[in-house]
Amino acid sequence: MTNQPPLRADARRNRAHVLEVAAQIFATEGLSVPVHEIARRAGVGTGTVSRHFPTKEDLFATILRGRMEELSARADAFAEQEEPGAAFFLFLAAIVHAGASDRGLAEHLATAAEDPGTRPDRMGLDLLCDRMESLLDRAQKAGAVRADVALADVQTLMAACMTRGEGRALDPIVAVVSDGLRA
Amino acid sequence: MTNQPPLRADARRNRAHVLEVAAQIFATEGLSVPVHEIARRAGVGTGTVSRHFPTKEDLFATILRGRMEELSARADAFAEQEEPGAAFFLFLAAIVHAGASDRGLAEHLATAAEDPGTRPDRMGLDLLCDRMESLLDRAQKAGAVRADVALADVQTLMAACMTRGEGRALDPIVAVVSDGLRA
Amino acid sequence: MTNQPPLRADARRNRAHVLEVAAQIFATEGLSVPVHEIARRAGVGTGTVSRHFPTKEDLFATILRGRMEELSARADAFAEQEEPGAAFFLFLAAIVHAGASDRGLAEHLATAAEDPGTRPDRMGLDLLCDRMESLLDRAQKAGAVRADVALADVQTLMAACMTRGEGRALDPIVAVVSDGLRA
Amino acid sequence: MTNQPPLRADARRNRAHVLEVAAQIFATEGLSVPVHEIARRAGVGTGTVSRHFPTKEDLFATILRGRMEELSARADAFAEQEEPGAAFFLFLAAIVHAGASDRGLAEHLATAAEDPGTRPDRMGLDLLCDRMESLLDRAQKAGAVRADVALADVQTLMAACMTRGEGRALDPIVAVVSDGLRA
DNA sequence: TATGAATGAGGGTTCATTCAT
DNA sequence: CATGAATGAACCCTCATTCAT
Repeated sequence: MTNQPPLRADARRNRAHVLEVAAQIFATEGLSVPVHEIARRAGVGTGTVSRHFPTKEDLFATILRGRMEELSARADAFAEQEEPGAAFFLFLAAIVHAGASDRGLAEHLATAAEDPGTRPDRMGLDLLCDRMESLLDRAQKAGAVRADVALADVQTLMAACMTRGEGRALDPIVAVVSDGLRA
Repeated sequence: MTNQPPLRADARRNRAHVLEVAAQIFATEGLSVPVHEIARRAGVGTGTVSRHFPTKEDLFATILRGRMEELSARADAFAEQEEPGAAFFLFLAAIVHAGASDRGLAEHLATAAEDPGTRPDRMGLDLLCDRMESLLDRAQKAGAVRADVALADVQTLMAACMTRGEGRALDPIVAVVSDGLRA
Repeated sequence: MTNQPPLRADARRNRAHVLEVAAQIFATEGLSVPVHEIARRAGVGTGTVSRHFPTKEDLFATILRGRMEELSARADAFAEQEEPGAAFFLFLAAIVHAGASDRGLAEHLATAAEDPGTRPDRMGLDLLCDRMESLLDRAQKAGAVRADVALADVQTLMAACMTRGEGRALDPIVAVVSDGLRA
Repeated sequence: MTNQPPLRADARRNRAHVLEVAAQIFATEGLSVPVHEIARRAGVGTGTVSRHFPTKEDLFATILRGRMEELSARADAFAEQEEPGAAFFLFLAAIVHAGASDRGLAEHLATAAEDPGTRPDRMGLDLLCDRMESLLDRAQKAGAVRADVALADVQTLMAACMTRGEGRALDPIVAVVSDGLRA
């Protein structure tokens, strides 16, 4: 357990800024953007990016994990405040919207399925799947979701829906998938 | 209009073989496979690949367009032989399966939405959309598909469903989406 | 056993030229010379160097192994044509001179001792040691070399003597070490 | 002549500690260890290292000069307490052992011969050579060392013997060289 | 004075494309 | 036409050094 001392204020600001810029760029242009370019747009040297995120993958993983945590938090909120069916479908909608607005996220998901379990937590995806599993389970038990779909099916749908739509309204898509899943 | 003279027999054979091998490789390993590797596995020199397909993208576009033509042909067949609703849903299922078994196709679709209209026919995607449009139209008129989904929505769903599932059974997914679309 | 087809004539020429230039540069300036610089002085692109020698280490290993083979051949010649004692001492002198005129060689030897056995043949060094072993053995049996030195001692001396002298006459050094080794 | 004011007590302590740690690391791992790593293990910031030793080379030169001074002191002790021959050979043995136990020292010597006279005192090597010269002179006059070796030859041997042996017993090597040098 | 974050040139390597053979 | 060697820009990463805190 290497317990780092807390970052200096300016370093923390810098790190946050790089993260913000990188998230933005990955979301709009995908994962193939050079680290150089991220550094340039963030107004820092390439070394600064590397210092905070030793590897390009580290950078992306940090961003992705953040996204996943946000979504997980929303899942938890839905689970608490809504009845089983609503919680499930609200979460589904949230995921679809998140994926549709983040190209890097979609690109990663497209490849993440490949080597399942390679990375410890598949860059935070496991977090999401856990939530999805319990939401699905409860929704099915409550009779809100058809019983013949498995977690894996929902996950695939989830991944599929994250695929970048052309920026168009997602509500019809969500509606269709939701209706299809309803018992 | 540079109207090429027809290729020599051996050149045509070569071209076809490269296409075949490249399609196979792109399908299983994605678009990032080096051109070198394709040439090597096809048993030709890299120059031969470049001669027939000046750009890596040209190579992929040719393959993708082929896929699209196959699918379009199936759409036409469905349109002829089936009633409107069945034609639409069979086509949808065909597309989902096609996408799930071709990683390169999925990878490309994930990015194709980006610059709509850049390439004349979005690498053959327009072909598919045309078919989809008429199938959807007829299915809606026949009352088989809900009236509130637009072509664009179906296209997005189509693209989404092409996203590679982890090799798992696709039928539940097709079922869900189909049910969701049903009137 | 990937049995490469023989290189094309021009490629072989190029490869040989790169090797020649690299050997020269490594000999005079050591191993830290950038691959870029080697390519530049050889009048080729960096990719050409990488094609023939995928790794910088490959390049060096090829050169070093060549050196070792030359020296081994000389050892064999001495073993055949000279009596045991003379063979041993002539070989020793040959090695000292070789090392003193090749900085890269010396630099490598300085680090090779570190991880013995890491690389299959320690870049050709084993070849030399084999020869040395039999020459030493025969010379000791013939009473030409003192019996209390082990192969390892001679190897260390060998490595030591390869250390670049400042370009000065090596004969006195050879004389001293030779006399010291004599029975 | 910028005559620095004496360092503050804590600064002096810091400097000494860095030197100690760096010497240890250079000795066991060679010169390529990052300055970062030295700072880390010394428990100071990288800036502190740079403040005391503006350049990595400065750091090494300081250490090396220290080593040289230690060895020179031993040379002086031998010169005082022993007869000419013994003094010379004891000094030689001391040098061989020093070199064999300090990888950085050996690495440097391998390259130091390159640009003779570049640095004012070749990082303290001149100090050693002075001692060696007088020891050699006296030993030769006393008939303990053969007359046909020049200072330069002994220096080269000295440098050569500093080359890292693989941690094996050095006595045979010392014996060989000593015997070779004896009149 | 000490810190460690920031810098950015430079390293080795890959690969789409070109072109002499 | 086919070949595959050559190209060199671009990639990610390291690390000695600088400088704001």
